[in-house]
Amino acid sequence: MAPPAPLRLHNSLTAQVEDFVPMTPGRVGIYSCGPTVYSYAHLGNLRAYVFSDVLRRTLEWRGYQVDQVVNITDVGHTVGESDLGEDKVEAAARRELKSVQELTGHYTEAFQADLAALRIKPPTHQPRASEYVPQMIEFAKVLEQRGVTYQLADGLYFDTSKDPEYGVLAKAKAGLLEQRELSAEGKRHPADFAVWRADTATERRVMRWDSPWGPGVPGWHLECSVMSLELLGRHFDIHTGGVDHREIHHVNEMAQSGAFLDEPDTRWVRTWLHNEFLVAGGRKISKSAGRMPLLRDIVAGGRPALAYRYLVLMAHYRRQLDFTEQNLIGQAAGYARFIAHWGPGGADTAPTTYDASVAQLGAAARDWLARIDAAVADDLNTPRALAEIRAMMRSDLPFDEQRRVVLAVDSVLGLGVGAEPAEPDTGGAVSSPDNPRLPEVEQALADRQRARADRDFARADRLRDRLRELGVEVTDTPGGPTWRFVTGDTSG
RNA sequence: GGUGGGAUGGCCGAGAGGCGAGGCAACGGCCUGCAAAGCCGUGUACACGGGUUCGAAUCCCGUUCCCACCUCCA
Repeated sequence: MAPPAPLRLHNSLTAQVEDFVPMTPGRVGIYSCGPTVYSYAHLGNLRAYVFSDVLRRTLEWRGYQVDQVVNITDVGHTVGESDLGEDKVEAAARRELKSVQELTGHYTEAFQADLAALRIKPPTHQPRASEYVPQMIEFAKVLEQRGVTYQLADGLYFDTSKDPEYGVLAKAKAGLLEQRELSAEGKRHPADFAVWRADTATERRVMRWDSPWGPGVPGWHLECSVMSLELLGRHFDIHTGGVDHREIHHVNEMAQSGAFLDEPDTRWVRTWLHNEFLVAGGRKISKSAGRMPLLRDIVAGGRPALAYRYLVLMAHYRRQLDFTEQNLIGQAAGYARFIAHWGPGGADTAPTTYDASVAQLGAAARDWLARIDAAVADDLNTPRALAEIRAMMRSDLPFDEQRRVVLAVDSVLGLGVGAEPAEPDTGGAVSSPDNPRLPEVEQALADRQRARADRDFARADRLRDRLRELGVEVTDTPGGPTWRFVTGDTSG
């Protein structure tokens, strides 16, 4: 039986699409940079996790056992430049008049709810940075022993000049790194970064830990190096994150972990994948610019959260994707039709690997499965996979065979084909059984049916108009009319 | 200023030398009392100017414009 297509992934380290070969046969370790939980994740943030989820599902589809870490950053992330500035979490807590724990707990739960609504599989590990501070301190001690750090009044710094390979990931030249701002007093090299940030005379944090370099907090880059070490081992297969992490955060992680491991001939992580940004009107989504659409906005607009997943999958992960109202409307319509086309049922029993799927399909269906799989295997080309599915839908493959193919492939895409909706379909536009107008609506519906039976269509249409004024949309089907409240104005 | 990535039909987006990806919208038809849904059909799009080639959206040269990163950021 033909195996799945070889998986090829674009490695930022080499800037090339490469065959993926795991370190240990049959197992894959992934570390995906997670959110700093000081506010809600916006749609741009969420794109990164849809992407890493598709990666993980693609690997599982190929029979790998996947260990995936998505960290929760609840400490150490500064507001301004990388070394100085207020802690993001603490600043937000003060603003919202909450304790740090309340704040991070709230946004962590909100994040996890977003993941669930998008059918993103729960990562196998979701470590909180604040729970790994002792290990981070031990890690920093090792760096100090290796002689790659130096201490300043406000903390311990990594000396980037000690790493001959510093910046390979960013393909950055020495001159480029020089241009970074010297933000902390006494830094030897502009690119040097904080491993430990100590409290100073003017700054004293709420969250603080004792350390050999004074009480304070770990540097932001440290957590990913340490938590991946703790949970995935000294080396792992794939590191993912948004493109914005490619030049600084990941470069620094790599420098730290490389120094810690002290294995000059072995790279810490061989494969680095970066997703491009979701943009709004051609510009990056960012809080400061006042463009921060949330998943809950989509749901409140009466669209399923998964319409967003579909929208994301309709573009390749390495391309900027334009998020506009018009785009959302279009993709949501496409998604709704797609899901409706296949109807409910079967999601729970569908095979979740390529091999298991092939085993239960006929020859023609296998060909389609292979074509769809080949698209995904080609650097996770989900838009092409979706196009292949559409091609299959126009083919003469019998519907139930098609359906089996789609149900299987949805193990990778995660669009919820044949599944019960995970969340209410609508926000404002929800039908409410206790609507005070219900008797009136039911009367009008009954009257309209009587008029239709009498072939008094003028009257029937007037009643349909009347129902629309009541916020009810009526649709006639072979099995009789159906109706639903369509406006948010259902309370009177 | 440095580095990287882009510009594809009304909108979103694959493709990367040779059969008009796909979705949404629009239009026509079938169906329907009428609608809706569904089904069938309809588009000669590749920023601009040169060049290479039998053949270019795809390769080369030049031009314009856009975005990201270089500062926290998915």
